[in-house]
Amino acid sequence: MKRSDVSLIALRRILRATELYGRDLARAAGLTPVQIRVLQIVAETGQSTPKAISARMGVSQPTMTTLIDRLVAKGLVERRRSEADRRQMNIFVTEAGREAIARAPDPLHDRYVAAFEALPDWEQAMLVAALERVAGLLDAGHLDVAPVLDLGDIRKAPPAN
Amino acid sequence: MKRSDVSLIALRRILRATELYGRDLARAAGLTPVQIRVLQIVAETGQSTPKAISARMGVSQPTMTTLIDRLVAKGLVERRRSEADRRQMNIFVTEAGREAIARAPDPLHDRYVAAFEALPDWEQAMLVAALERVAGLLDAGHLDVAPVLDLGDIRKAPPAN
DNA sequence: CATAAATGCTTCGTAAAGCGAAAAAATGAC
DNA sequence: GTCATTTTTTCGCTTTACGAAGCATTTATG
Repeated sequence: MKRSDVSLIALRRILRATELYGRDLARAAGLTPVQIRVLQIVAETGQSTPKAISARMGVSQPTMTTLIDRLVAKGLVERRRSEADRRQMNIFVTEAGREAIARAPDPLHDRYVAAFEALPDWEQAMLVAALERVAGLLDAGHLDVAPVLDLGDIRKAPPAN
Repeated sequence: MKRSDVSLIALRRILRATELYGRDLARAAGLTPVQIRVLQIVAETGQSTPKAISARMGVSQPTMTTLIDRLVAKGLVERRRSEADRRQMNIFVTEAGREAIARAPDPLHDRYVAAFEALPDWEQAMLVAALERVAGLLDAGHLDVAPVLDLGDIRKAPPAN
């Protein structure tokens, strides 16, 4: 078997493990995986806009509206019209939202970090190098599909987010 | 920043790239990402059962029934009652199903494999070892996948930088 | 043999997630 | 002032997902 195939199988195991585990965790927290992700993205900077979040998650704006609707209904985020540009909505995490995030830890975080930090130093270094390499390979492939950040954009304006 | 955090960020880049790219590809092929996955699982061995597929995908049986319904409606798979145990349904890929798979390449496969195989030999070995290691860390809590780690290979890999 | 229990799948009802088309509201350019 | 653009929402639809209940079949138990 080719080594590229072996690496693909390992990659799929990673994808599968995170997906299944994420579903379990979300269920335990009373949220869906998607809701947790939206919440985390907003919480990173404390506020965001529907447009920015949808771009970040690779989802359409109408979809983001409904996702935010649900989080608002649960009292985890709130909408406030932007003062600067009144077309925009600013999304803020509420106190309840912060608590929800704290209760619903990152799907990857707990299990993985504990195991990772138990590894010997040289192995940690190897894993970091390898993961960044693979992420680079995959990101590069994705750029072909959506070459958003080309020179034109760089010339025009500093990237948001 | 801790190395576990750096590795988590890389992992998230990997997850994000595969998710976004998978959605694009599925759309281009006229199938949804989930439908492609079901089809691929069935095609691996040419046949399977709803129970087995649902277990493999981490999804309930009712969900699998509706997924198979859609694939049957599209003529990509067919149901046949098992002779050995008439409670079971066997799912077979049709010729049209095989063609659909051929037209809708694996979200990861094409670009990644090309990039991977262009890497020098030692780096391929390092990536395989690292990915299997990470997959092992993540699946550790999950029952089904055999966490067979070839420690020999890992120790042979040169420590990154 | 008979019947109770377990297994495998489907149906039903409900909810979440996703999209495109188009409406609404504000901005910016002319 | 008017028109094009941007940002978000509304509407209608499909897909994905689950639990509960139901049906047919097989296996276990008396």
